[in-house]
This record gives sequence, C-alpha cells and structure tokens, in this order.
Amino acid sequence: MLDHEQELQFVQARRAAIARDFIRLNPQQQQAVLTTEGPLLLLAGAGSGKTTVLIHRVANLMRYGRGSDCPEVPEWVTADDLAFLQRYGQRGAANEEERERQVRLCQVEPAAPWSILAITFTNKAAGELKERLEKMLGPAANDIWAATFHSACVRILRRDIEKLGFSSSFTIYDTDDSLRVIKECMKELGTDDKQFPPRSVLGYISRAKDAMLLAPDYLAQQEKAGDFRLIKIAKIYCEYQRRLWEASALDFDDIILHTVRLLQQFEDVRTYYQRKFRYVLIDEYQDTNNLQYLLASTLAGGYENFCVVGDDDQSIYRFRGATIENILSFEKQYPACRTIRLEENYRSTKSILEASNAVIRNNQGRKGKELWTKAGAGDKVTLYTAMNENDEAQYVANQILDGVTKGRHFKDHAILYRMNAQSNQMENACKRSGIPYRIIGGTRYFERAEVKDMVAYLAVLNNPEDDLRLARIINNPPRGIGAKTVETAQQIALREGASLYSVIDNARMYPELERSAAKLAAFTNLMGELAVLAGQLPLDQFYEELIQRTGYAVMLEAKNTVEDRTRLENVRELLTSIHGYLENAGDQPSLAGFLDEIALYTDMDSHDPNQDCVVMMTMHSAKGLEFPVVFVVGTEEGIFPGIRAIGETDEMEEERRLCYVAMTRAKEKLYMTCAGQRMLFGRTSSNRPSRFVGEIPEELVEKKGRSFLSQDSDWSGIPSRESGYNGYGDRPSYGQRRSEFDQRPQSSYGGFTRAMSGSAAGGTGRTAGTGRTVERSRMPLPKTGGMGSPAAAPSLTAFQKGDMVQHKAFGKGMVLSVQKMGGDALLEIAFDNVGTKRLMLKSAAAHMQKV
DNA sequence: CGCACCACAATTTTT
DNA sequence: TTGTGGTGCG
Repeated sequence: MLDHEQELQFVQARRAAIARDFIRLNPQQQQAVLTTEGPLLLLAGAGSGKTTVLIHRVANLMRYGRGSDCPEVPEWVTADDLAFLQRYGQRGAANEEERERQVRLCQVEPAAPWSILAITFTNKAAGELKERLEKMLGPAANDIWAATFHSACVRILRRDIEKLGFSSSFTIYDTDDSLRVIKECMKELGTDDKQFPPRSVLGYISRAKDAMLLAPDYLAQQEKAGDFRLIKIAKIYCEYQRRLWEASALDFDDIILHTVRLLQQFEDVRTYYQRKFRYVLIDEYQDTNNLQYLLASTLAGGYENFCVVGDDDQSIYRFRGATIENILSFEKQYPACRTIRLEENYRSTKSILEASNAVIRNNQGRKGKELWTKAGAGDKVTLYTAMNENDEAQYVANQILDGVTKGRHFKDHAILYRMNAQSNQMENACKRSGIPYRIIGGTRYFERAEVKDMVAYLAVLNNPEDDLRLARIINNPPRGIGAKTVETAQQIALREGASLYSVIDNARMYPELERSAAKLAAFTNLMGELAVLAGQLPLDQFYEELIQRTGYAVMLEAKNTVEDRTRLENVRELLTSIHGYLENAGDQPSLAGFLDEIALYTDMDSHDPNQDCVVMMTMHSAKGLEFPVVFVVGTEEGIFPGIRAIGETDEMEEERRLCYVAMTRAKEKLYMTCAGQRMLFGRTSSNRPSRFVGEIPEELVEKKGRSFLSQDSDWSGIPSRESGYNGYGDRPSYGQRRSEFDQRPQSSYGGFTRAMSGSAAGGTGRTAGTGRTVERSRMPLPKTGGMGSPAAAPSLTAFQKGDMVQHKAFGKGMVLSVQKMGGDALLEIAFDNVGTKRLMLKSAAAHMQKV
C-alpha cells in the first residue's frame, strides 16, 4: 500500500512511463495522446501531425486504457513498483521483462478494439486510418470501428431500422438518384423547374433534415409561416419522402437522420451503443453538420469520452451544410472539455507558413491559432502576374520543367484552382510542354452513366421495388420500350399501389399496356433469368453473364467509337470492384452486401502517389494532401474569391479559409498566379489580383510577371479587406502591355501558345466520353496519365546535343541540350523563329525529325 | 421510338 | 468554352 503522497507520485510516474511510448511526439501531441478521459477538443493545424496523434491515441487506449489519465492507483502497487516506474520514466525499458512490468503497472482497463469508434469523412481517410492502425496494433485493429459517418450508420440501421418501420434491406440513393426522384415529384406536382431548380430543392430538403424536420412537420411549419415558395418545396419534400418510402430507399441524409431518430426514440438501442463505445473520436470535426453532431454526441453520451479533432481554419464545406459552429462552440457544449492546440507544423517552410498565417488572420470567426515551424525560411512565395490565362498556364508549365531540370519529380508539383473549368488551360499547357499530368475530380467512376446502369441492374435484381433504377435500365440498351410506356406503367403502379416491376411483370392484365406487353414480357423474362443466375453463380461470374445477357456489351461493341470502348472498359472495371468486395467480404458475400459497399464507396482512393505526374485539382480536393511545390492559379477577384463571395462576409471568410488550405499544401515552394485578362466560359474579363494575395506581407513575396517590368505595379492597388471594390471593369493598363507583349513572341512564353494552338502536340490526357480523366488507382482507367507514352517509344538517344531538327509547329531548330529524366528526356531546342523551347522527348518526337 | 440539333447555364464535393 | 437537357423530325 502506498500513502497519499506516494499515490500522487505514482499517478505522475505512470503518465510519464506511458509517455515514453510516445517519446517521438512533441509535448502537445503527447498531451493529446495521453488525455483519454472526458471531452477533448483537439485543434490540429495544417501539417501538425494530426493523423499520427489519432493513431497513437488509439494505441494508447488499447494498451493502457485510461492509465495515463486517471487518479486511481491499484491496491496491489508497492513502493518498489513506484520506484521502478519512476526509473522507467527516465530511462525506459532495459529488457522485455521490465517492459512487461511497466505495461502491467500502467494499464487501467485497456480498451477493447470494438469499444473504440473513430469516424472520418471519407472512405479513403477511414481506410488509411485502419491500415495504419493495423500496422501498429496488429489484427486486433480490425475490430475497431473506423468508419465514415455513413457506413457506421448503415451498420447500425441494418440491425435495427425495422423499429422505425423500414425494411432492413433498404437501398441507398445517391445524389444523382435523389435528383431524379425530385424531378419526378416536381413533374407530378406540376412545379416549374425553372423557378425551383431541383438541386436547390434538394438543398432545402437536406437542410430540413439537418434540422431533423420530417416532411409533414416541415410542411406544417411552412404553412404556418406562409411562404408560397417554401410551402411548395415542403410539398415536394413530402412527395419525395413518400417515393423513397415506397422504394424502400434512403438518401444520404436519411442514413444519418434515421440513425439519430433510432437512437433518440429507442432507449435500448441507444444504451446498447452508449455502453459499447467507450471512446469516440471524430476527425475533421469542422466539417460536421448538425445531424452529425447529434449523432456523434449521442453515441458518445455514455462515457462522454468524446474526442473531436479539427481545424476551424480549414472549414471549407459550409456550402454542403457543415457548420463551423460545431467546433467553435464545442467548449460551450462540453464545459468539462479540455482543449489542446497542435500548432507546430512539420510540413512547410517558414515563408509559406507565415504567408498563410497572415492571410487567415484576416478572418473574424476563428479560434485563433498561429502555426510555427522549426524549418528554415525557404524560398519566398512567388506571385506571378500573367497577361492572360494561356500565359499563366505556360508559366506554370515552364516552372515545372525548371523544377524537373533541377532534380524534382513531376509528382512533386500540384496545380490548384478554384473551379474545375480552370483545368483546361493548365491541361493544354502541360500537353504542349510534354508534362505528364493527372486531373483529380470531375466525374467519378461510380457516377459514370454506364457504371450506374450496371449497378442499376444489380440493384433491381436485389430489390425489385427499386422503381427508380428499374426506370433507368428498362430501355437501356434499347428494347423498344419507350418513355410513354414507362410513364403509363408508372401511373398504373401509383394507382394500384404496386411496384413498377410488378406492373410490367403483369403487363397483359392492363389494357393500356397491351401494345408493349410483348416487349415488357421479354424484359421481365430476362430479369427473371438473371435473378435465377444471381442465386446460382458467384458474383463475379454472374456479372459477366449480366453484361452479355442484357445486351449492354453488344450495344457498346456495335458502335465501336472511342467513347464506347472506354465505356465498355468502365463496365468491365466493375469486376475489379466485385473482386475487391469478394476478397474482403469473407464469410457471406452477397449482392446486397456489394451494393451497400459501392453505394457508400464513391471515393475509395485518391491518386496513386507513385505515378510520376503533375497533379491538378480544385483547392477543395487538395485538403489533406501535401506537395513540395504548389501552384495556386487564378488568384483574381471574382474567381478566387469567387464572385458570389464578394460582399458576403461569411462566404468571404470561407474563401479565405480555402486560400489558407491551398497555401498550406505547399512544403517547399508556393506560387500564386493571376492573369490580367482571362477567358472563362467563353467570355473575356479583366480581374484585379485577389485580395488574399494582397494580405501576404511584402517581405514574404517575390513578384514576377509582365506587369512588374514597369514601375506602376498593379499590386499596389490591391483592394484591402475593407474596400468594397469588386474588381470588375476595364484595366486599361493591361491592354497597353498586351500589345507590347504581342510584339515580342520570342520571350520565354510569348507567342508560344498561338504557335502551338493548332498542332495536336501530345497525347490525350482525357478519358474519352466524359471529357475528364478520372483518377482511380484501384480501377486504372485507360490512359489515366496525361501523356501516356506512345506505343512506339522513341529511343532516348534519338536526339543529341547539336542536332538540327524540323518541328511541325516550331519549324527549324537546334538541340541545345538533352537531359534524361525517368523514362523520358527533356530537350532544350533553339528554334529559328520562336525562340528556345523545352520539350519532353516522347511527346515531341512525334512532331519533329532530325534534318 | 430514336436521334440530331439547338438553347442555356456555369463554384466548390462527400456520402 | 463545354456539357446537358429539351424539342422536333424521320
């Protein structure tokens, strides 16, 4: 037995001994790991090692339970034990035996893996978390609930949703499905979709759900309020919900909403989970909405060991319902909460960090946080002002080539823009310069029409009541069943209260359908056959049958265009997902299980970091990533910040956070570029440089670009935060310089774009069909890379220093230098007419020959 | 019923 | 400029 004084010492020594496991973490990170009990707010700045902390925290919970954070001292502890621990805290373990003794002395009810719930936003993040936990903790990590909000909820709902009257085999509708339903509802209610864009109606419904207002309540509330528009929307909401109910479907919001309802209304369910989850962790807390907050706090309501991790300065998803309030008011909601700030940054140079800090400092609604680093100052932030968007893109391309010449890889570079539409110019510039690139974003794999078609077949076979999916495939491939027939059948279904499938299955019974009865029967026969096969064959074999028997493959093969071949490949690619599912599902693979997985698995994985490509994406998609060199392009008023944010304080603060996110992606070198004149959406406009750029202190930046060659810098006139000038209108100074620019096509970028615009230099960077390369490493789509190597790769020694060449677009020139780079080479060629260019051998070889 | 052509609009994105 | 959705014709 220890006396009181010794007990206090023991508690202290125990914490110190546990801390030795985490000796490589900084003091704040250690606090975050060791503070296990009660509500904890972890403000984790960009690049502060947040994920590392999360993982070590879970490891601590599993190894020592609440040992590092409780005052209890086991009765059996002796003075010798105390002395041992105190020594251990200083020196660590000398041998295995000491190590075991330390663990035995330090652990207090170690947490079982299944009692830990770690919620993230994306499947990718959840997957990474699981992977890293498994690496650290072994197979026990598999029982940790590391999931997204949605997958955790589906798991809970599958078990108990029948209590709410839903079938436990409900289907999940994605946004695209929801939108279709909304459109159908509006059609039925005779609502003008000009006045009520379906997207925004869905937004209202989503917000109603976020406030936990069910359709009838929402309608009642709006009728009381008396806003004609909102009443209309409420009626659509009612009809929408009715249809989902009929189809036994839940949309993404419902998944969370009904889980919360389930937990609120059924004490037994609630208690079950509250007892189960001893520790609840929420990542990216700044991105949660009200429902998600309710869910998380309810689940954590038993032990209240509720740890949320986030960065208010990185909240960039307000537009989809995230409320920064959740993180700002966490301390009010949980007065007992402890707050730890992780402010040491391990990613960026001082210059980048200070510039980012300076920008975000202009926001009012924030907790306040200053990142710092032990790293050196590094290069200044380069601000480049281009003449136009082509010049801007070419500058970026040239800088990348420069970097590559100095030993960087292409993959060390990222180009970030505000809107996907801005990727075009960047793509072109990369193509021209032979830079391999990859675009992240755009239409994702599971959102492609052909993939959704195949998934729809599977969904209908799994749940014949899924009218929406049935309508999608009934005449796809064409079977002579037209929209009219489907509409008639739908009306009958509505009238009879039956499902669409049951109506067409009995088409002969309805005179209205007589004409199409034969065709409908052919379809239902096909589906019947498929349903039998689905029961007999393994999922992968069944899928191959499905592709054939539905005639989908034949349809695509028949056309034989580039687009259709890609589509066919995409359809085939679904097999990869099926195999992946079959491997992981283990015990009981089923069609239903597979559909569940892909319904929530849209993202799955981001870019494969091993491919040596420049990465282009929106600033939003860049969150959580890092690159040695980052280009933030299009930093102009009206673009970034976007036109909609100008004059709106909250929106502007969100844009500024986005800017902060973008800037803090850079590890070594940050470029921010803008153009004096830009063509976007076919319109040319002149915007002044972004206010955000003006918020960076002078001494941290290096200004470059045409407009700085003269004295009167346009940057001096950057509007301050207070000035309301929206930056539109003519900037005559640009016009003047543009003509000067045009007369000097030999400059490093001048004239280049025009010279090349007609030539088809380079390979295709896009996957035909959607016009956008979709990034998936698990499903490598054809030609993912921007510049796939041509089939017949030119020899790397085809051109040598001193060779004279004839180029299709540039004319005659002399090779100044050849530099091998990976499987390619960088050529520097002095052309007679257009100056010196740098080109990648593989792409350039097709357009030039030795003379 | 299917296809071609024209008008129109257009942040940001995960589940 | 690009993609999508609606309409009209064969």
